[in-house]
Amino acid sequence: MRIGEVAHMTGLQTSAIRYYESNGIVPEPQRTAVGYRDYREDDVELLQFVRRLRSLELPLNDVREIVSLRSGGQPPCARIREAIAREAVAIDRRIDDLVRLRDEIAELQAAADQISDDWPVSCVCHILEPIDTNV
Amino acid sequence: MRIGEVAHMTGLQTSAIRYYESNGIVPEPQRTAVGYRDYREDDVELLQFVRRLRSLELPLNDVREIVSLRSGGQPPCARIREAIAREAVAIDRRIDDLVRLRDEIAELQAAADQISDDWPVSCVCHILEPIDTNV
DNA sequence: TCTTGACCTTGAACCAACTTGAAGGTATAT
DNA sequence: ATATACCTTCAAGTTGGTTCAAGGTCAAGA
Repeated sequence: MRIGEVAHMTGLQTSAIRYYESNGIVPEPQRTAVGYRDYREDDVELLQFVRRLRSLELPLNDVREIVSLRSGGQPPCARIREAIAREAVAIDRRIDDLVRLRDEIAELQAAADQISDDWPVSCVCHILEPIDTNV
Repeated sequence: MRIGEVAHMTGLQTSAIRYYESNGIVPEPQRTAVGYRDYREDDVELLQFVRRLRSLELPLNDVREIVSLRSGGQPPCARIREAIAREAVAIDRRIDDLVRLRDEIAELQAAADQISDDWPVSCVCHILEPIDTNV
């Protein structure tokens, strides 16, 4: 299977796949006679796994570690559980932040809708300055 | 007021403040006799404004434009309204994504809690592979 | 057979938005 | 006098890739 098809199957871009390879996240695949990368099922699964880990926003360093534990036959359950727990907390916090931001933006929109363009000079301030951000 | 205090007041890092200055986001402040940056109220307010715009995740290019409109006395209401509307949509989408991710992670945690460390070899897969991510 | 277009290769350069480091100057308290 | 906590500049590093240049390969159609 060539890299384009793998990209299609995994939802990764070809450049990202090559990047992962060059950074030791995934091993080098086999090559065809003319030098094209030639992926097998396993490789695709590993790349899907990587994509899943990245979708948890784990940094690539952590992904590399987890992947190498995995291919070493060592189940990184503890490590993954840990990462998952950390990630859950971080995501909760980010959701809170975003919801708060969303509310602020709704207020901004309401305020902006009431302000016509011939409002006194520094309407930027009037719209954006009352909001205190804690993101 | 020196840069450290401004950093403290705005929640920005000193390096970020200097970065904004060197990239023309904010004007150069005055200097003390020995060359320390010397900020006044106005400068601090502008930096807080920038921080607020950045907290909306507006790219610095947009921030620069808006700031320059503002200091030019032109109220960038339309532009800000536009940015705000775009931002609202983007944030809604991100919140959805994160909530979905959060649910997946909760499932992962539940699954992981049931799996002891002496589970068969590739428990990574058992924990993470059933999940299909669409982030 | 030739050529067109879609794929593949590499290495290097580029991106945002900063942070970090090196090498030094300044302020202040003990 | 010295420790330490600031400040300065400029350059380089970071993260997670993407984009570009300059090619090689392959299948289909005229």
